[in-house]
Amino acid sequence: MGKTESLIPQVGDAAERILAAAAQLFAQSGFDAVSINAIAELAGVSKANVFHHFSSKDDLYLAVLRAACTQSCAQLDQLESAQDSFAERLRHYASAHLDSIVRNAEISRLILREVQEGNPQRSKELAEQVFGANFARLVAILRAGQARGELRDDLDPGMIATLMIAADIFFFQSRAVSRHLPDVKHLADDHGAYSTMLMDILLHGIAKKQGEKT
Amino acid sequence: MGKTESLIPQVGDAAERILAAAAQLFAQSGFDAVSINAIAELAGVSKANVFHHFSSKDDLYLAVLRAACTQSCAQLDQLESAQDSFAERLRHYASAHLDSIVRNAEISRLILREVQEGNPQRSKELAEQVFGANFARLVAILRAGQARGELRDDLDPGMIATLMIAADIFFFQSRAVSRHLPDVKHLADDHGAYSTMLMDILLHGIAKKQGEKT
DNA sequence: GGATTGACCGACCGGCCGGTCAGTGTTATT
DNA sequence: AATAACACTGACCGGCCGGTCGGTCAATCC
Repeated sequence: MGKTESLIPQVGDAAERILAAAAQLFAQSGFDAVSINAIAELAGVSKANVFHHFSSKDDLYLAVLRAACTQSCAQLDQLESAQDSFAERLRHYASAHLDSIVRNAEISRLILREVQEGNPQRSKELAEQVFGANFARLVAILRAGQARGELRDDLDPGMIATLMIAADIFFFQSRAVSRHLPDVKHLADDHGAYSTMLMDILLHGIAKKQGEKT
Repeated sequence: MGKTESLIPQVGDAAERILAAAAQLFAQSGFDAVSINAIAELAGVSKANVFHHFSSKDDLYLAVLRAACTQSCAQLDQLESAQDSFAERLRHYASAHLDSIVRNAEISRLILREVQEGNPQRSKELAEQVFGANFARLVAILRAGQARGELRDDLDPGMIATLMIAADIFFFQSRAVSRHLPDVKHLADDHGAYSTMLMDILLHGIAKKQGEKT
């Protein structure tokens, strides 16, 4: 019925089909819960053929992860509109970031799974090869805002960036739960509204300012 | 050497030891990666005995999850200091929440794993039985702040609460990665400083206010 | 003191796991 | 036409998986 089986089509190299099938299944269920048999079946090849193209299950998983990373990195490479006002630029970044996560849900889940696993070596690789560049760019935007005097300069840009990313990641990975919390269920699907409110709070704070009318 | 093997001691019922061993291993590696054999070994009982006390691996896992939930729920039940100023009360909540997550790292990882899995039925149970009450209380605190005029009343309290929780969860589950990002590595271990900066940003915003000196 | 009960164990089961291998069909090179 | 290289397969392997079974032992009840 309404299952999410985007059955890997019978086009492309067998290797590509295997990679796509593995990506889908690994993202859905994690490394241990997916068997080579299941991947081979979804890709429409024999199990032995999987081992012909990839030397082991680990190797296949790493290939999937590598592909996901390059795809994820290439994602946020065109968003630069320096002529906007500073606040607008931040808003734009936040919205694009959240949008990218949600649109590439499969890749996002794959990478988040790795982050949560907390394996020290993999964490380092992820930091350096996947998140490093994008995070540094966001921090640079914030530093520019401080230099131009539009942003409080007593705040740690890394902390602000962390908060923005945290809000997006959390939105993505807790939607299934949020949907059942009466106070937030209206936000769980509208990520445009979420991003707007997020930046409103970040920019102006939640405290009522002195001299403001009630 | 410095391994994290808190070898379940030979005290208590066998059932308790099995539960503790299972909790530790499931939190470390997830459901699929842990075998009944490993659990029995760590608990110091035979594999058959595990099935004597729990009808299946799933049943054991659910028991672990149930225990983690009640433990987690009992955690935040004593923090109420209504005589504090509103901002102080919020700060206190945020700090206690983050502290509770970090101190009960094993339980936190267990529950976060379930959240990320996104299983619809389990998500609903988690929302209703684990997060619901605590989240509603935070929202209530925020609503009280709005009623007392100390908080902007054009903001959605659910959104603010989400942001606070998101920041804490993200801190916890991305520490291994953050440690390798030069712009935030100084925050990865000091959750006191993190919580303080978080509430500063939330309360007052990041934008420089008009008329503020440079 | 015999019967019952429940905690507990060693040995075992079918099945699936990741991985191997000998062999087949196709295609390009010579 | 012979050969080499390669994509691909079905049958198979040892090992571990979740789970079962027959039985031991100590405590409890009548």
